[in-house]
Amino acid sequence: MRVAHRGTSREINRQILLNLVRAWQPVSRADLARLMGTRRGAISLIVNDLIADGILYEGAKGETARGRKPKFLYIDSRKRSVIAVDVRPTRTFVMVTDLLTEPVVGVSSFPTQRDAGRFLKTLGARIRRILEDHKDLGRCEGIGLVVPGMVDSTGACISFAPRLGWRDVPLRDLLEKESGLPVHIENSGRACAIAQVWGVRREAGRSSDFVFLSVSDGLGIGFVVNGEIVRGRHNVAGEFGHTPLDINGPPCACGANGCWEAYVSNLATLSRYFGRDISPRMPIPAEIASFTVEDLVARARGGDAKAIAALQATARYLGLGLASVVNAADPARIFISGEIIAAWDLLEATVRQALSTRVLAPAATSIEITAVPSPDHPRLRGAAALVTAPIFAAPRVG
Amino acid sequence: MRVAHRGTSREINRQILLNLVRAWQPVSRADLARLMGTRRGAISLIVNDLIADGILYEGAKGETARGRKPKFLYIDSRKRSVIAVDVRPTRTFVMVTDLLTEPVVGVSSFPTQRDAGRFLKTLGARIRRILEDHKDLGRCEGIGLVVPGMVDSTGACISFAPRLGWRDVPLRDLLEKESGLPVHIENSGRACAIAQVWGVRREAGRSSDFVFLSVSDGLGIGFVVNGEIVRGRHNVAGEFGHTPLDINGPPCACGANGCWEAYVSNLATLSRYFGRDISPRMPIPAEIASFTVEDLVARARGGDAKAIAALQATARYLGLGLASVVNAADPARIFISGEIIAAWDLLEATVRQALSTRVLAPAATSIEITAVPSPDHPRLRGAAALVTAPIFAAPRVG
DNA sequence: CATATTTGTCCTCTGAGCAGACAATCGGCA
DNA sequence: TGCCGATTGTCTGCTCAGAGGACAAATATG
Repeated sequence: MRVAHRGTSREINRQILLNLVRAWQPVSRADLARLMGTRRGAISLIVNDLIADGILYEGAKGETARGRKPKFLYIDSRKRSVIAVDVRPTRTFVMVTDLLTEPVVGVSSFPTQRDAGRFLKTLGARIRRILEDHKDLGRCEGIGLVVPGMVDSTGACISFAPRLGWRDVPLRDLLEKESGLPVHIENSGRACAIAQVWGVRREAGRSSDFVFLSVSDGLGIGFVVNGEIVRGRHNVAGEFGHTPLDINGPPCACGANGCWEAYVSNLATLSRYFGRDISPRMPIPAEIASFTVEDLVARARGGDAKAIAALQATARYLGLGLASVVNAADPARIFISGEIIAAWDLLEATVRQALSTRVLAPAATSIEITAVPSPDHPRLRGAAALVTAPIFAAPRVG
Repeated sequence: MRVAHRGTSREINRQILLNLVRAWQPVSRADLARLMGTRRGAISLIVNDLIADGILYEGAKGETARGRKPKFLYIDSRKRSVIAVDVRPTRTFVMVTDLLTEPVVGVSSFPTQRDAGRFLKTLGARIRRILEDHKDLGRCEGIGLVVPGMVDSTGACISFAPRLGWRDVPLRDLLEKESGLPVHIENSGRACAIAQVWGVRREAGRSSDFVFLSVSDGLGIGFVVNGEIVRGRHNVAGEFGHTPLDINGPPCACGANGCWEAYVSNLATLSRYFGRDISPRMPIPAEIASFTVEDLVARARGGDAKAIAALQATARYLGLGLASVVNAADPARIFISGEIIAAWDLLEATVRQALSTRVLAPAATSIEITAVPSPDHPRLRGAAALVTAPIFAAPRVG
């Protein structure tokens, strides 16, 4: 319950305007007035405020068929950058983006240390070096960091990341002290979904109900309803990965049996290829540890029948599990990413076939599934969005 | 995207105020000013508007320790009623409530006809008779009707209700023509959740993330995130009932195998008691059709070991399936209703035990589970809420 | 009866959208 | 080159609604 006060209308319109500029830039005041169905005068007041705050800037004049030329407006992403960090079980990736989560310094990486203290030192040093090497990037607005695990409601603490072996690590405050920058931490799947909420180009089309599925060492899922990310009471909503396909099925890293994740994780796919039954609770055999899903996809494309069969089996389970997601959330769209999605052209038919066997509403079987290729770095863009989203979502104070 | 105009603040505050009156009545203008953190003057303007519109009325003076006595405000539910209809596979129930979904004319029922046309005639006649017999109820605001099945996005058409055998029945327009009243149709589980969102009691309210589970012939589930009911793209969200416990499990009415519903529906529980494997896709044997879950609960309370075992087995599966709901949605609370919930005291420990084996976040294992007893008529109150909720519903804010 | 306290109303001020006027540009055309 | 129409951005009143505060009414207490 938020009571409207005198400035509420302005806050609402300011935020709408900001998002319109992001979606439509370059755009003029008159364009915004038409888009918002309000007067140019009102728009000008808000725009000039935002320019004074350094959030928008006036660029070059635009072109029109007739009449005075408009002054185009842009999000002022000059001299403002964001550091995105993607912590994976084996390696940690770092990228720098602008306020629109567009990369400005490419991806670098280093091995993820299991010891959180040492990891922190390494990451801090890495970030400092990037900031020193690229003084031209301007002010860094903060660090967005995503992990494959659960983050507490305050965003301060990684409560449990099984594949990293971290439990109750207060990473936010530690990293803020180490780097001197504001830090935002989030589950990786959810961050990907946040990036989609805030990253919509106008052609992507305003989908306010969707699911982002990241298939990797585990399943990361972000889940958006009515344009808002679903967090739940304890900030752990979206763990569809531990919905069972068979409660008596193979063991899962989470401790239960037969979770969807246990059927479709990279480890499950690889162990299927090697014909071995590998529990995620045991150490991984060397022959598998040195072999990746990328390698598997390459072999499948090379005609390796066993590789194709392993991928197809995973595809079927992907579809069967997705059916639960579709039945439960009825999203307008599913985004799917992960190493295995490099072979999406080989997988889609099987996924859809399996999906259709368990989806209730006939209309939902034709759901739009968008494969997000790994070179787009969805997790890193999600990490960056953690920093940029609050800038667009909340009015700046002072 | 809804741009704020001049009257937006007033709209927002009007809706907030209305809901506060409903939750806290009797309540004075000064109370409302304190609750909303705004001035009494602003409150008075809105309140006097609402009184002029006949939505609120001033009742008797209240009591205070010192000072001038306040004039208490109430929702004006005098002379305004709502007809609630609950369509079940075997019988249809009808009740009349006031604007607060409090019953004013008790429940009556008639056998549900499979033929939608004949059903409509019977229901129409029944409603007309109630309105004639109770002219003192005042103006009827509309009819709320709930069905065990899927309703299309417009709310006009029952797209599929397997247990009724209805497909694409445009019931809303037909019933509006038959009765001359506005009609709102919704899935029964979702309607129960809507009734909880708009639930009158202030102590029950304020939970904005919860799940309502109705265990009966099938599983009806309503699913609320950020205080809003989840509808999904095709208005079929919330079908957790068809999340599998085992994709190779027993057949379900939906066509798939091993759905949660196939383990915990009334039919599943009864067939467990009778030691027979009954497919929901086949006709039900007479010995089971004439025996109800209420009877089973009675026998369990009488010490029938087989009855107890059947209930416990269902309880275990209830918990295992609930784990998927908790993992996916991380609700603050679960409401659970249905015939079997009459034995909740016998079931709860088993449900929680099973739940804890599959729930990821330790904090979520202690989730609040509230059993809603059948005499509260949750589905009928849900049906009534379909009519009353739009009157109180707040506009979405930015 | 005087006082303190609480309620509800009224008046003024301010923020913000609404309406329309108007200067500043610009292309097109004679 | 100069006029005309079109479009953009700004400016000046107007109205709506919350903010702040004064004030009368109402009531318990002493």
